[in-house]
Amino acid sequence: MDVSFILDDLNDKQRDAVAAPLQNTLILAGAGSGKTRVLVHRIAWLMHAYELSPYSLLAVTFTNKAAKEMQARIEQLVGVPPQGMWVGTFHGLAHRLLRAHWRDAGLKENFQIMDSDDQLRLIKRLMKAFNIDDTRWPPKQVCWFINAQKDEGRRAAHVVDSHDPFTRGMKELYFHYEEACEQGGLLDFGELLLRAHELLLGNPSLLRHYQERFAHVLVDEFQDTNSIQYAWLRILVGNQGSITAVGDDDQSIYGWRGAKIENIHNFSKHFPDVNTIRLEQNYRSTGHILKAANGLISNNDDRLGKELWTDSGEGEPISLYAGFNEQDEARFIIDIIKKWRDKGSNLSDMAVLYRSNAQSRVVEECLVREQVPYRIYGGHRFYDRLEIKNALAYARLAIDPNDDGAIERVINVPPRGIGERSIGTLRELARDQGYSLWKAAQVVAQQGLLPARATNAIRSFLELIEGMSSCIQQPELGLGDVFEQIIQEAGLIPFHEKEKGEKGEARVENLKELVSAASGFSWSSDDEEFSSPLMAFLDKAVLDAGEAQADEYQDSIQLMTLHAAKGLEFPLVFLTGVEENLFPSKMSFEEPGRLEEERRLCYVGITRAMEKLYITYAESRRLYGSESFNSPSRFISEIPTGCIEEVRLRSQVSRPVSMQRPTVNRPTSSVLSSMQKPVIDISMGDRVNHPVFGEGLVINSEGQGPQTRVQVNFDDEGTKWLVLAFAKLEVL
DNA sequence: AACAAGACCATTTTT
DNA sequence: TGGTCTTGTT
Repeated sequence: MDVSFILDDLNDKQRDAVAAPLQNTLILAGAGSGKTRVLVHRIAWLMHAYELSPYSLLAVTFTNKAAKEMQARIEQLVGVPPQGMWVGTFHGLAHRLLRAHWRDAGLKENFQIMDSDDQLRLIKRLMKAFNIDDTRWPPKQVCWFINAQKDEGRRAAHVVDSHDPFTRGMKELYFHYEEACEQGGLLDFGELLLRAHELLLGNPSLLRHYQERFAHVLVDEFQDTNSIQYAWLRILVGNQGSITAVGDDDQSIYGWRGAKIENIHNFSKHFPDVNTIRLEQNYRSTGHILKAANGLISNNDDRLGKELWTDSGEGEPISLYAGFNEQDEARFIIDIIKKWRDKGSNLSDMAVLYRSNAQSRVVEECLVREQVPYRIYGGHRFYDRLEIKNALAYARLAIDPNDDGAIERVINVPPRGIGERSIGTLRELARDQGYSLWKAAQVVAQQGLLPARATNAIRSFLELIEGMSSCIQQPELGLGDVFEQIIQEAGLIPFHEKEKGEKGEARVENLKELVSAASGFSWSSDDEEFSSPLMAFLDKAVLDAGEAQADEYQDSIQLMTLHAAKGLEFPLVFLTGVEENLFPSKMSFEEPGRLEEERRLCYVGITRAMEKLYITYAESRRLYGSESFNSPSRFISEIPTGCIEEVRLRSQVSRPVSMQRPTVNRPTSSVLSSMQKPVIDISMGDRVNHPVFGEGLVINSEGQGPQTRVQVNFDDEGTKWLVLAFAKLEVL
């Protein structure tokens, strides 16, 4: 068979990777080196060269987006959809296993998946029921604790006993939580992975079946795997199978949520006969940008080692801009954006990246003022919206009214006269008798345990849900009709319509959107694991967030966090707020290893840029209400001098005369040179002590060498300019 | 049940 | 600073 189409148009290294023998393979794919392409071509290669059936392949990614893209590209390359191949996210595939083998996994047939919101609600509910002090054990932390344990593959029973009461409380809560999930047939995200792993571990024949089936497993973004995902891969690959892991240790930025960079570092130790291939040729960025990225990341230890290169020229150097404050920073960015736009670039080719979401606002405000359209990435996801979750909760109740979480959510939404007191009675009865809330409501309605008005309200709620139940059983109704009915009967539309402001309108729109999403939902018949289309749809709603937002096709600037930017590329990129305490975030200073992760994050940011990169920071920044003075990030000084140059405002950027900013405030010294070879040991934001004026904060500086003057805001004496050479300042 | 005032809190995010 | 959640008032 002619397989040349699979290997043509690849560079040597890519070809090595694609056509690597059928054995354990680690592909270290640098940013912009054609990673996805290699993965897709490798799949095609395995099928053609080794005559592996798609049935014996499994490809796993982290996001639905990546999974969909891979699926589409395989199809595009091979010409037909790869029948029988498993392509999906870790969670999606684990879910699939559990649906197929729910009995072996010790689950109820109609188990439900909870998203993080449901999970937190459940924990709160539990803590109320057990009367646990939520100031000592904040629910969010409990949630975080449980998830972290699951990421490590630990059940409550595995948590080491501790003498410290806090941890003991956590462990106890974890036990309660496990029990509640068991009872309610509820699985959180971590549970999907943990349970799927246990399923295989505990069923040798099942395990053998899947090990024999999957001759080869492929993993994308391997550097982001956590312990349980890694364990799942290892057990699935077993001794006869093999694995291709694609990843980049320099882009491991999810350690804070359990990802283990060790997984990629120790890959060759844990899997036998590993063939390691490095993809270092970059097709995305200019030479200067790559040089900066390489230089920066070389400050990290313990790397597998990689150096990106390009043969497409140096390009423009990176520009560094020191904003006077965050407003000035934003204005500068927008000036450049407008210039690019006026030269004919698309706004969608430009991205503003920041470390934390809070930073976006200033930029947004400025963009609004200047009437430049923008789009924020990673906002609220469709299925996370309140109105959508409510509608889905009704649907869940229609399937199984004993779903306490769903009842709690919608029993009084829209308000129907079942207030806090009535719900309290239901909870009490349910707890004492071991009933579900639904059962408790039935009992209350029958025996009239509450005042007439409340009892009637409960009765009509029961009828409402029963009506929905029979509605979903009508086979002639499509999924869209079902949701139409549910929303109708629950009265959600008029409820949101009377909400004031635009909000209500948007919610009504979203509900309509839900109906159309439901009617467009295709339930492919090879998903036999699911007992009904509605159940499949509900699972999809939890596992697949839905497109970030069905956006208007308007050409717009892209705003996003650095994390959200991973995997994307833009001709023009702004890396903003590159200041100590912000980026690297001050939260990262305590724990070892976190700073290196911040550096990798910076590396990710730099390598997003194709043609031109601007790095900006502000000398003073108003964040969370108070003003802070941060020095330029250490990462700036870690970029090799040759590939970065400072923007001198006056000569390059025109600025409205009206803008009140005394030029004197702008440091005339080059920030770069002073950073790389500090003339003075004082920087903005330092606390200093003066023999006469006392303590103060350095808020500005001017001049260079012996002429350096600094402006200090003294605690008692106000602000003063001082010549560094004469003032006897002591840095505190 | 609706609304107002006050407390609290705030890296990063997918599933 | 501002957004969310809780508490208190009518």
